[in-house]
Amino acid sequence: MRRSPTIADVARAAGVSKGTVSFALNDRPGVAPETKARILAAAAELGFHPSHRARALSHSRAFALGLVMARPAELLGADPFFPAFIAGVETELAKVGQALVLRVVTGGWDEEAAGYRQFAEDGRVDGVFLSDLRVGGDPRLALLEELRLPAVTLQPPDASPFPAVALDERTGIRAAVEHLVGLGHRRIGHVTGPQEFVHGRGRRDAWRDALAGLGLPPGPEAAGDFTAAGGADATRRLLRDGEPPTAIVYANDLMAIAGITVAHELGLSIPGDLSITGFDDTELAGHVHPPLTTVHMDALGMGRAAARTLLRLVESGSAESIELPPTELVVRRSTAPPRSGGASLPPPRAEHPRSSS
Amino acid sequence: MRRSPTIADVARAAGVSKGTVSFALNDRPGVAPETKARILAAAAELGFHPSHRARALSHSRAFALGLVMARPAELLGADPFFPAFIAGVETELAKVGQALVLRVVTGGWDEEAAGYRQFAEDGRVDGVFLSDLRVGGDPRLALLEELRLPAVTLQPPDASPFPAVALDERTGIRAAVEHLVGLGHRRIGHVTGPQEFVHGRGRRDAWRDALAGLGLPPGPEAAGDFTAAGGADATRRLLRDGEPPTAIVYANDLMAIAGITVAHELGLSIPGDLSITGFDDTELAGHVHPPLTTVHMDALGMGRAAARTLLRLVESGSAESIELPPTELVVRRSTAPPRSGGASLPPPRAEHPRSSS
DNA sequence: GTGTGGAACCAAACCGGTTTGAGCGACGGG
DNA sequence: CCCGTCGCTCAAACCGGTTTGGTTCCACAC
Repeated sequence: MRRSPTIADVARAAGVSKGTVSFALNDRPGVAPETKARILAAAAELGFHPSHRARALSHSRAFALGLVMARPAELLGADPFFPAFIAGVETELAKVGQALVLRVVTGGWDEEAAGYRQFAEDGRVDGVFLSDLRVGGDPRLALLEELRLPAVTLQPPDASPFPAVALDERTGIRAAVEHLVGLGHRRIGHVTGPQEFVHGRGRRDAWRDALAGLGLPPGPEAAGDFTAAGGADATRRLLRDGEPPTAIVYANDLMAIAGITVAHELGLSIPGDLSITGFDDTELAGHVHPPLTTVHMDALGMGRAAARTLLRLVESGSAESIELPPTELVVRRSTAPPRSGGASLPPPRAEHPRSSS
Repeated sequence: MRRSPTIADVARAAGVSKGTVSFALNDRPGVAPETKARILAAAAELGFHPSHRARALSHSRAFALGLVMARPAELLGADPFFPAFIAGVETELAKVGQALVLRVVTGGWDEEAAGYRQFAEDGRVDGVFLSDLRVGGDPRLALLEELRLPAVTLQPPDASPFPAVALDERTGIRAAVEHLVGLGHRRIGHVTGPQEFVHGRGRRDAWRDALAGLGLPPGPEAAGDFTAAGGADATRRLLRDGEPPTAIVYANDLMAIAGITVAHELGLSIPGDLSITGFDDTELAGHVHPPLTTVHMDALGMGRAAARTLLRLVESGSAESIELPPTELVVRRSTAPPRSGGASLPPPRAEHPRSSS
C-alpha cells in the first residue's frame, strides 16, 4: 500500500523545507530560480499532487460549490434543465480545480432547508446555486444569509442580497406569441408552470404582456406543473372550453409534448386544428410529431455564467449580476395558420379522426 | 464575522480537553456519563458542528463519492438515467453524511480519464461509480486500479476487479419480444444502442436471444446511438427495407419516440401498421401518441444499491455484487396485433395518411 | 569597519479534528 | 497494606498543507 507523496517528501527530496516547497509550487516570490526548478523537478519525479483535504483545511475553504436539486422524484428524469446546467457549471469549475457537490431532495421544504444547512455547517461548499426561485420572497434567501453561505440565483427574485444570473425568457415567449399572431391566431392560450416560481410566473406574464402588447384580449390559461401529466390535464381543460384557443403557448416542452398527444387523442390535427409552442428546446422537441416550435433555452450557458459569477463572489466577496442573451424562438412544424373560424372539436366519437399532414 | 465554534471551544465550555470532546461526540467508550452529557450540552449550546474538512484530513478520507458523467452535450438533457440514478445515490449518501461529487465530461476518453485521475489525485472522493461500461475490457477498470480508487460498476463488465450492481435488462426485453409475438408479430426489428457499451450490447443480445428462444428467425437491426436523431435514422433504414418489420424493439425510449415520429411521417399508423416498444419508461413515455409500451427501468433503485455497495466497499475494503429485481414490461398502446400480411408502406405521396386510433 | 537592506530559506505555528500514551484516583484482591 | 486493574481524562502528536516571524548571508553605502 504505497502512500502518495506529501509535501514533506518533496521537501526532503529537494533538500529544502516544507515552506519553501509550498512557496515554489504556488509561484510565490522569494524562491531562487534554481531552487524552484529543483523543487519542481522533485515534485514531478515523485508524482506529487497537493492534498485537496489539507489545502481545504488550511485555507478554511472547500474549493467546491453546491447545488441542491429539489424536485419530485417523477420529474427528475424528465427535467432537461439540470443536466445541461450542471454540465455548464462543471466546465467552468474543472478549469479552476473546483468541484460540484450535489444534493437531491425529493421531499418538501424542510428537507430542502436541511440540505442547505448541512452544506453550510459541514463546510462542504463555499457557495451554492439557487434555482427555482419562489415569488414573494423565497425563504431560502433568508436562510442562506443566516448561514452566511454565498449564493447566486438563477433568475432574479423579487428582492435578493445575492447576484443573479438572468435569462431573458420574455423575449422568446413574446417571439412565440408574435409568430402565432403573424400566422393569424387571435385566441392564444397558455399552459402555465407553477405560479409560485419566478420562472413559471415570468413566462405567464410574458405571454400576457405579449398579447396585450399586440392589442389582443387576454387568452385562456390553464395551470400546469411542468409535468407531462399536468400538461395533459391543462390541455384538456383548455380544449374543453366553449371557445377553445387556436394556439397554445406552453411553459415547457414536456407539457407541450403531452399537449400534442392530448390534442391527437381528441382528434385534433397539429398544427392544422391547433398550433402549439413549447419552451426549453429539449432534444426531443425536434423529434416528436409534429416537430415542436419552441423557445430555445441555453441551460448550459446559464450554468457557465452562474459558475463564473459564484466563483467570483466566493473569491472576492462580491460579484455583479449577469444578463444572458435573450432566448430565441425555434420555429418547427407545430405551428401554422389557424383553420378559418378557429379550432373546433370534431364531432364526438370520431372513429377515424384526421391526423396531421 | 462570527467564526463557527470549533471543538476547542466546546472543550473550553465543558471544561475538558479536545480529546475528550471528540470521544464524547463519537460515542466512544471511556467517557463518564455526566461528562458526556455536559459536553453534549455545551456543543448544542454553542451550535457546534464538526468541520468536515478537519475530519477529512485526519481520517485521510473524503467522505464523498464521485460520479463522472461522460456524455455528448446534446444528449445530456435528454438522458433520463443520470438524474434518477443520482437521486437514488443521494438518498443513501445523505443518510450517512456523505456527499456526491460530480464531474461532467463532454469530450473524449482523454478528458474522461483526466476526470477520474483528478478525483484520485486530489483525494476528493473515496470511490466512484462506473457507468456506461464498454465491452471488451473497459479501459477505466485498469485506470482505477492503477489509481487505487475503489469503484462499483453499473452492469457487470466482461471482467472486473470491482463489485457490480446488475440490473437484469434481459427479462424486460424478452417480455417485450414475447408480448409482440403473442400479438402475432413474427418479424421484429431492433434499433440498437451503441454496441461498444455493455448495456447497448446486452439489450441487443437479449432481443436476439428472445427471438431465437421462441424459434423465430433473426430480425432486422439498425444501429442507433441512444439519441433521438440516431433513432430516427435507424428507424428509416429499417422501414425502407424491402420487407420491413411489423414491430420494432428500441434500446431506449428516446429513440423509440423519435421512431414513432418517423413512422408517422412515413404515413404509418402506430400501432396499426407498426408496433413499437421502448426501454427506460421515461416520464414522457406515457404521454406521447400513442403512449409507449416500454420496459421499466428503476434507475433510482440502481442508484441506491450502487451507493450502498460503494459505501460498503470503501468502508470495509470489499463488497459483494448486487442483482436488482428484473426489469418489467409496461404495456401501453404502441403495440397491437400486426395488420394481416404485415406492415407495408402506404402508397407514396399519400395526402391524408391514416393515423392511429 | 560597521550598519543597512533585501533575498533566500527555515522552523514553528496553525487550520480543526482524531488518536495515542501516559497519568491519576478509586477500588478490589491477596 | 500494597499492588494491579479499571475507568476516566489530558497532553501531545498527527493528518498535509499554508503562513508567519525569524535567521543567515551577502552586497552595498557611508
